[in-house]
Amino acid sequence: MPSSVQHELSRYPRTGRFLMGRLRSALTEGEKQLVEDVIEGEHHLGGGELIAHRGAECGSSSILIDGFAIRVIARGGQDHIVSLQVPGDFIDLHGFALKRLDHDIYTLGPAKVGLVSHARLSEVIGHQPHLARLLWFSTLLDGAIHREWICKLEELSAAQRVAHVFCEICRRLEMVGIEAHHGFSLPLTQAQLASMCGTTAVHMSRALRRLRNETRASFRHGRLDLPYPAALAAFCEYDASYLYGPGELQVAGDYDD
Amino acid sequence: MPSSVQHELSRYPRTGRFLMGRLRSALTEGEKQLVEDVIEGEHHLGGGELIAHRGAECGSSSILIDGFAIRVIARGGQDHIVSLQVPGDFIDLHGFALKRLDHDIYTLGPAKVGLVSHARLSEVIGHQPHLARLLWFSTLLDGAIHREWICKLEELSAAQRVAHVFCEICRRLEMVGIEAHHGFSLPLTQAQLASMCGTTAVHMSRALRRLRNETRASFRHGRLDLPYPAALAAFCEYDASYLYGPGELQVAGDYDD
DNA sequence: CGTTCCCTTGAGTAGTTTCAATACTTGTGG
DNA sequence: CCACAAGTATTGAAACTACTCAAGGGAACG
Repeated sequence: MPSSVQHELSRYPRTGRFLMGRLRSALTEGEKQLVEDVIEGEHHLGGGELIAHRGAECGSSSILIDGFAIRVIARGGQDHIVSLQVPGDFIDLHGFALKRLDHDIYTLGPAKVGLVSHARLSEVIGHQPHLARLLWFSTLLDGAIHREWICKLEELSAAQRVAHVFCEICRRLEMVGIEAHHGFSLPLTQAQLASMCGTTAVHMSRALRRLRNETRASFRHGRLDLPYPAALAAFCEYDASYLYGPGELQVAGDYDD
Repeated sequence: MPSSVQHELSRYPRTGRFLMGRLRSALTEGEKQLVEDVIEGEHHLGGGELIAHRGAECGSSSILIDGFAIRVIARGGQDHIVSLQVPGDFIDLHGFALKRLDHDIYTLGPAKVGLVSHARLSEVIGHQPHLARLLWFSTLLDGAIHREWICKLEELSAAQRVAHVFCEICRRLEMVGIEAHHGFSLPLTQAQLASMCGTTAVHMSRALRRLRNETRASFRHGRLDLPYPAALAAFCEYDASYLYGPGELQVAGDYDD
């Protein structure tokens, strides 16, 4: 882990990864401290536990400190995974403006989350328009990722879709300072991967075999091995610009006021 | 058109439909006036004109006053439609927090848009936390719609997907006070519908035929006729709660402070 | 050591794509 | 007002991708 990441995490153990690799640099130390202090409690959760429930009125939001989470929409008896969150993500900040969520959120494997009450958040934001705008920004990131998923579902084959999922998670982990370039642990079943890719578990098994043969990427027992990340990216024509990382689409300058 | 809608539009000709059917009731008359006044100019556009361009630094956003718009992501030579906007939508308010867009936005048929500079918006929002939160809310609505589209692409057949698109547009039009219950004009080609549904133009033609046979919904020459809206909704098991209209998920009370 | 969940494989079927040919619509200019 | 061109929609047939059902193998947990 780079020392700059280590430094950030030791100073802000709960929120050090928030917006890391995105616009964290636009936050002042004071603002970072405010975000850190707004977290009221820390929860250690097991795998498959419910973090937020569709329809329930939510008075607080959670930030994912460690582990993964998924958003799930139940439709016609079946559960559909519509997105995945990585550490540093403010999982259900939506709830702050939406009041009720249109989906459920579950942990994926053991996870640590921090809690923020909306009352407290409201208070802080009222005096901090710059911070408010960055929180807003962070919720729009999810929208950008959703759009890419729509695109992916509209265009790619099943094998390319999983490849895309793997590329995205890899990139997002690296953005928040987690080494993932040549593989990482990902506590998902093939059935869940299938759900994310709009296909069946049986077909997912075949898609993964194809991926192993053609790109050497192998997903086994909740772990992805990625000896040739570039091959995987080429396989699904992955372009990460929608993640608003450093480069093309990001305009940090405008937030530095 | 109900007289309440007429009244709102005569008072706020450019922004009268903003959040209508959603949380417009949570806006005070003063806030509505602020929103109306923040619009600096009005543009009349033809069909297929570019409203906002991917990657360009945007200093202003647009609200759709009349007509339709689509969000398009170019990927691998092909254009993919990832969402559709109806009157009253603040089309690219995203740009305010994101600074650059990850997609292009085009008009669909003739449209009227209002322009807001970000500098002006920033100024107003700084003093209006309640209004800021409702603007934030309006951008999260797009996210909720994106999630439903992901779900739709993951689960439904081609015919059900178009049905879903039709149901959604119908519902959204009615929410903002446009009569659409038994049909409406929708200047789309079958190829564009196919792009929204992740299928081909040829297959879309067959899907539409099936829809005509099974639900009496007929889409011809840019117009949808809907003698039995309930049949269409049943066909794709449509549940509009993700639109955060009055009911289940909406909590207006919390914004009435 | 066995139950359970997860993954893999095969064979048949359904849904979707592709290619190619034909018609319908709309707009333009003669 | 008609002819023409361009774009749009429909149809058929063959190929392909993905789904379903069903059975067997493997890993993990008690």
